[in-house]
Amino acid sequence: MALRLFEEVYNSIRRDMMRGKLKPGDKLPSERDLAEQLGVGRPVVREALRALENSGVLEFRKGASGGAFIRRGDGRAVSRTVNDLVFLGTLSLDQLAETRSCLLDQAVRLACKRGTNADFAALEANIERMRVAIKAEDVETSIFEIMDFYSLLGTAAKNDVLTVMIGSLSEIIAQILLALRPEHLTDLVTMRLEVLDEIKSGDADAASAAMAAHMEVLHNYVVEKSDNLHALNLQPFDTKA
Amino acid sequence: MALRLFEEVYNSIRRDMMRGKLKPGDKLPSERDLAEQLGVGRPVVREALRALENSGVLEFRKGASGGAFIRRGDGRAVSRTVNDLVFLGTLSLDQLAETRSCLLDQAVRLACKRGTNADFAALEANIERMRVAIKAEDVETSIFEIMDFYSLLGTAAKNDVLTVMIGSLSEIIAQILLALRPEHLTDLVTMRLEVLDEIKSGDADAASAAMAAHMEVLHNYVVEKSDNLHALNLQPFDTKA
DNA sequence: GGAGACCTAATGGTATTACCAATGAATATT
DNA sequence: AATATTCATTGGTAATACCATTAGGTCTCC
Repeated sequence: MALRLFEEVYNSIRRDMMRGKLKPGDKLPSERDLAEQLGVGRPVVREALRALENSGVLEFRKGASGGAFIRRGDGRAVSRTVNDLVFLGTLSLDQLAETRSCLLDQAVRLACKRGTNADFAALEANIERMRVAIKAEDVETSIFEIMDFYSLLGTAAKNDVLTVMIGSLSEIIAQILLALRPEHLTDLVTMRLEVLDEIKSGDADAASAAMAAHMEVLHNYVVEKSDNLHALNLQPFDTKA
Repeated sequence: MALRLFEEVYNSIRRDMMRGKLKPGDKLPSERDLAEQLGVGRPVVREALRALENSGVLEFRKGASGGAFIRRGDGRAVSRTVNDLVFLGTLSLDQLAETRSCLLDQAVRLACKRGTNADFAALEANIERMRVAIKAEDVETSIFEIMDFYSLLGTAAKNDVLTVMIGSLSEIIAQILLALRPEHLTDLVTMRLEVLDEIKSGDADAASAAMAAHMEVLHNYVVEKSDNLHALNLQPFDTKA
């Protein structure tokens, strides 16, 4: 199995990254220089860089002293991939819901143990913003805040891996909600306040139970409404910062 | 924020996928046709297709009646991304270990509930292959079988999302083990047999406890040995089938 | 002397063109 | 009818040119 040229370039850069030769913030040589150094054409280099950008490890800036820079990376590439797997029918929504519940359960439990007052305040502020947005019938903002809650929960749990995973699974829920444009989201506010209260009190089991109840309501709604997944007016989410 | 041309193409194809217009097995028009239809140059189309391939949703075949085909996709793109995030220093190994333990705990519990005799037999056969490989001091095969165990566990748990997530986190452990070339892996056999026994007996709590013990030993070993992550002789894993 | 406008060179973004390599199918040959 | 051959189509790679954007130096004018 002969690798294509651009894959060699791709692997080469990736190897340097894994060895620590390339760190976040570093700048790669220009496409022209790279092409010359490696003895390949510029299109090959571009395809390799494109693949790396798609993985979220590269960022491009135009103009003089622009170029390709190594990023720290975030969970978006993971989200996008999981998203595709769902819409290609490889992963099912209820399995996703089940896994998401499991991760959120863990997040809630860890938040009980590790959450600081600042974390709790952030969660509370988020719920308040959500309440306002829902009342104003601003669906976009509502859903954004709904999803942000999970990130903040991950932050309170002091585990970024957990946060990324939860985010990648929640993104699909968000997209579906965005397409469904649901109207009666006010229940969420009370349910989440309840979860937060239990977390604050430090009772992991109670918080877990509250979260589970929350998840069941939400997932029932989403899963029920989306047998017709492909019929929804879905948009690929942008890759903007 | 003006999107680059290739991003438009990328989003367009992705949107068709999400709407169900493009399903696994479908073939895209040739690069030349696409370029003409969309009124862009062929390099632009190629960069878009490359990004899609990198995400694991496209597959290319050369020659007459070749072209770009929609794939079902699998967890490898997720694994690769998580891998990058770890080596870029965005995600830490112990947080990864913690999350992995959580997911495996859930897998074990679900396997107790849903696992069939066939699943158990497959797990048992896997452990046996692992035992043989370890005895033969075949590190590559040993580690492959060690990782395959997690996949089989996911299968027994009847949750593909869980399987993908576990796989993406385990891949890093596998790479590190591969670089460390550990010698005394025989403990794994007994620990895993114990886990399997508990699963078979259907005692979720006992199985969970056994798995937790297993994880602690393994993660202690891995985390301890890899402060010097970048010093290890790591290789990017191939994208081969 | 300082602050502004301006020019310049370097970079990624895009298009065009050309050719190669692989592949499958139609065609010719036996 | 089976086999070898040719050929058209496709992705893979290269080379080249030009555009748009941008940082940084330079020059001008105050």
